[in-house]
Amino acid sequence: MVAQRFRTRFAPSPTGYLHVGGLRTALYNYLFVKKMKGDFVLRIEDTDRSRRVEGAQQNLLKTLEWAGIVPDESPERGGDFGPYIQSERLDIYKKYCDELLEGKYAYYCFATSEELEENRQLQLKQGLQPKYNRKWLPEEMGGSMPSSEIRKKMEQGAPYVIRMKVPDYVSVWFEDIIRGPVEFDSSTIDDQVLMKSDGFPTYHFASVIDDHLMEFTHIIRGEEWLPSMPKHLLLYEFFGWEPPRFAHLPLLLNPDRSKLSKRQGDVAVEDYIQKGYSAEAIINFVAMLGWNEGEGTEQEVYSLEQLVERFSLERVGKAGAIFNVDKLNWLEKQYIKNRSADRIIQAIKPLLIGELEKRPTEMPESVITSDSYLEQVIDLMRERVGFEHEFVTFSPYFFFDPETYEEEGVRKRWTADTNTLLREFVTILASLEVFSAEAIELELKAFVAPRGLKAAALIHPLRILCSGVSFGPSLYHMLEVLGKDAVIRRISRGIETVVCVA
RNA sequence: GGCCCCAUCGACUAGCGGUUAGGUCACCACCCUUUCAAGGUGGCGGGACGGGUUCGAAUCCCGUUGGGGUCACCA
Repeated sequence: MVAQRFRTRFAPSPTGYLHVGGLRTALYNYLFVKKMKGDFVLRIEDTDRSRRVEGAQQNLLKTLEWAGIVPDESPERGGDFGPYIQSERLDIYKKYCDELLEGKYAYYCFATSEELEENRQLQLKQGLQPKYNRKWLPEEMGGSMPSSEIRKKMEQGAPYVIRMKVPDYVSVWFEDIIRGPVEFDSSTIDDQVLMKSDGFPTYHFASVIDDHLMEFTHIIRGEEWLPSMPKHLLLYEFFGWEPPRFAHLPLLLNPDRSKLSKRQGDVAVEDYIQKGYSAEAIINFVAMLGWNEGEGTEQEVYSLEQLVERFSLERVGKAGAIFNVDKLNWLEKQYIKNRSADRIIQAIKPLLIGELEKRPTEMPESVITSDSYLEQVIDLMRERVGFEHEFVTFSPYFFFDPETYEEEGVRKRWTADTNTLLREFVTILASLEVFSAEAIELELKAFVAPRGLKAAALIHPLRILCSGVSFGPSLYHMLEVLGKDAVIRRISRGIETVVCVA
């Protein structure tokens, strides 16, 4: 037997943003199939015309690719199994639907939605399970509707849907890769609509047809699809097709353990991108929600490549996982810590330039936008920021003179002598030929010692005057990076502004 | 409610019959330290419950409870 080529798909409907749960589903599909050197396919499920959102498809693809999950076949890339948009495959569904009709596995149903609703209410009132009452099941299929009646409706051009006829009292069984054997009884299954009255297929029908025709070997999808498995399996049986293997992923949960949804925080990948999370961190994080390497491995940080190498469906857990932002934040920091300065510079320079356009600075722009200056800032701030954009926003004093001084810091660090001391010390700084961290530290200590003061007496005020705030990187290094001119300017100006209140 | 899935620290999880139940995040303390981080050390904290099976169960089986999903001409 020839080894078959593994193929998986991610099949979202273009109704807007990419859900983080969707991203994880896509990722697992991708990891699984890439490890097996197979094909990852993007298919668009746009069989609900009313929910279609303009631009959603492009957005989905863009976000997926941002995350590094690049499909081998997709609507824009094409492939041997196209079209990859369901609305362009209507004739295919029609053909297979006719086949089902022919084989008496499906039937026309002329019930109106009002009728169905009425029926549903009635069943509910009687304490029964709401289920289609099979009013339109033809006589020759074991129902009560005479074919003459059906023909009449047809001739009138009445709108109809096509339903599958679920056989009574059969048990449907399959082996889920993640969950093991799962069994259903057909009596609990409704006669699912296959073709809607607008001529479009339902998800259930279209996905089975496409999954077969596109030759997917593994269907990896969210657990919310588990209850519709019997319908799908029955369809494979009707057609005489061998079903692919299935893996139903545990759900991503809100903090209250309900299915992850809007209203309880951000669910769109785009939201996280906008907040500044990197693709590496998001992918890493989402991969670990439900999967781990096991066998005593304690690794937490994985690259996409490593995930591809190590992933396996067998090690996906069964229980839902809460999307915990704390851990995501920690991961983001890990990535920032290890990211090359070059890459960070590339990312933040445009942000900085944008800031500079909004606000004038007394710093020499050519200096503060230079790679060498930014690299120094990155060196000092890398372990202090949570997002890349914070290299610009978290410590604006690298780019702008402070306009205000943190009140609490001043209150805490100023004494009656502070301004006098600073006035003296600034002249020393001004005389410095080499404005280096080492030199500054040396001078400061030499200045402070004979006066019986601690270095802190000057360190804190200097920081506040030069940065506006009481926290930040090593003072000496910060001053060196800011440069002699800026430091002297800031101190001199600060002394005028900050008056000791003690 | 019917059907289906699930169940180890607050969160993510390791464990696949014998472990002082391990790690990460968060939290707390201490150390380092000019501050803030980062880092280091330690701490807090867990197998829902009840029955079996077994010499021995977090681990296997059954039940209970709890949580979730799903019951559309939406996916």
